[in-house]
Amino acid sequence: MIELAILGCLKESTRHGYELKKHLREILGPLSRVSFGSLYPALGRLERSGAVRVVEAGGMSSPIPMTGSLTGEAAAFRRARLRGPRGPRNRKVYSITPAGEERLVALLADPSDDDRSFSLKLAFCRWSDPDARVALLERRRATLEQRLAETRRAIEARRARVDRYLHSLMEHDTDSTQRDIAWLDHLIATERSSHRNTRDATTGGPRP
Amino acid sequence: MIELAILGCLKESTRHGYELKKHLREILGPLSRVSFGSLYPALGRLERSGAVRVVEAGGMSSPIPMTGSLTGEAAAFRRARLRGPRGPRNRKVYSITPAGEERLVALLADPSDDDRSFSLKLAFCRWSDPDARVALLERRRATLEQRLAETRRAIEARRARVDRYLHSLMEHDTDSTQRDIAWLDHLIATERSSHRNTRDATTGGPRP
DNA sequence: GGTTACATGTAACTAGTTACATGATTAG
DNA sequence: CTAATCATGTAACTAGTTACATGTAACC
Repeated sequence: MIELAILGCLKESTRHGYELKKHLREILGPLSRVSFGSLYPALGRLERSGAVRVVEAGGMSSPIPMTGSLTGEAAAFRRARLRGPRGPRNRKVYSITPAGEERLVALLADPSDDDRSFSLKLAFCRWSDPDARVALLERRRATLEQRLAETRRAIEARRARVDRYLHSLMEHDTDSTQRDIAWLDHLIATERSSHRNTRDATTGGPRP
Repeated sequence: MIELAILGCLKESTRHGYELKKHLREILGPLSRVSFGSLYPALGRLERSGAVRVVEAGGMSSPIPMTGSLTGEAAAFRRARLRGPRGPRNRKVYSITPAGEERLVALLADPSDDDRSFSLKLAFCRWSDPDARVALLERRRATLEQRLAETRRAIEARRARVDRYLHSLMEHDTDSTQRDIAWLDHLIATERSSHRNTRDATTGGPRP
């Protein structure tokens, strides 16, 4: 899932690792929590698989191939402007590749649907098409509906020896899940109404 | 965290591995999801560390040391009664030990507080004392309050380029977290009012 | 000139998962 | 007799984490 976060973030703009972590934390708040120990290896993997590439590295390589027309001084000035107020120390700036964009769309479409992956997918789902978005929301809805049924079954199964805390937990979980579903329904309706072309082929939703 | 689930479950009654998994699924519903691949190794670890012990094993060892007075036939009959309608094939029935009960209380008291651990702890918190329960709830409350602040900060930080989906996700997260906090407040109040002896030494809660 | 923040990376560990291997017992 | 369920266990893999190691640049 960290690869989804990285690719979704690089799709907006080129960034280096450290910056990526800061930005992810800033935009995703508590639903990200990326550590360097997983970030850098992930960037390495993505680079080796061709999903991202380094466009600027620590003080040496040039982002755009130099045509040889710049003197040493001009090059230094240009580098100084490019790198902003802080300058590149030994950092590697990454950019997403076309292969990476494909991978991003594939990750957004994959059916795994725990709380964390769903949140991440929703956070970056603007990079996939409306149909894929509706599919994502519907899939999540189905997962929650199943969860709801299971929790209710668990509540029913033990009417007798009701533990105070466990019971309250499950009732609260039921409420939360119902609210989540209502929220998803709203998102789905909004999504559907904002693209009146592709009919609801996936699920055959409610007819008005 | 699987050890907490196992110990909490064995505290109620002796059980064998397979039964443990079924029971956990039944009572915890979607908030458990224990697989055999983690259950059996965990039972092994707990046994080696003396937190649980085998009280009855597959067809051979006797739960209570035989005094030698039983004939082969009588022993078989007794075994048949002990094992109920299905009989022990090659199964190992586990029981929690005093050391295991201490470990259970320690696990309930440990400060890690992600969604999953909190749910599990609440599910089994009846095995610890009222003070520990209030401490658990207060700790969770603090975690959620922090999450709330962080999410709000993230929403504020990006007023400008608001992504539809990410924004909705965060607003919904804010609502959910607020409701979770209100629920915790209710639990805390109930817990406090049900034991009027030990005053709120931990946090110095609101004075009436 | 020392502290803080920037920047990248590796190693060991954590807490699980799925898939595999094995076999007993029971219901139809 | 054969399929389903009960029952235990291992091996390989997953997706991260924390702690360590290293070094640069900015700030005061």
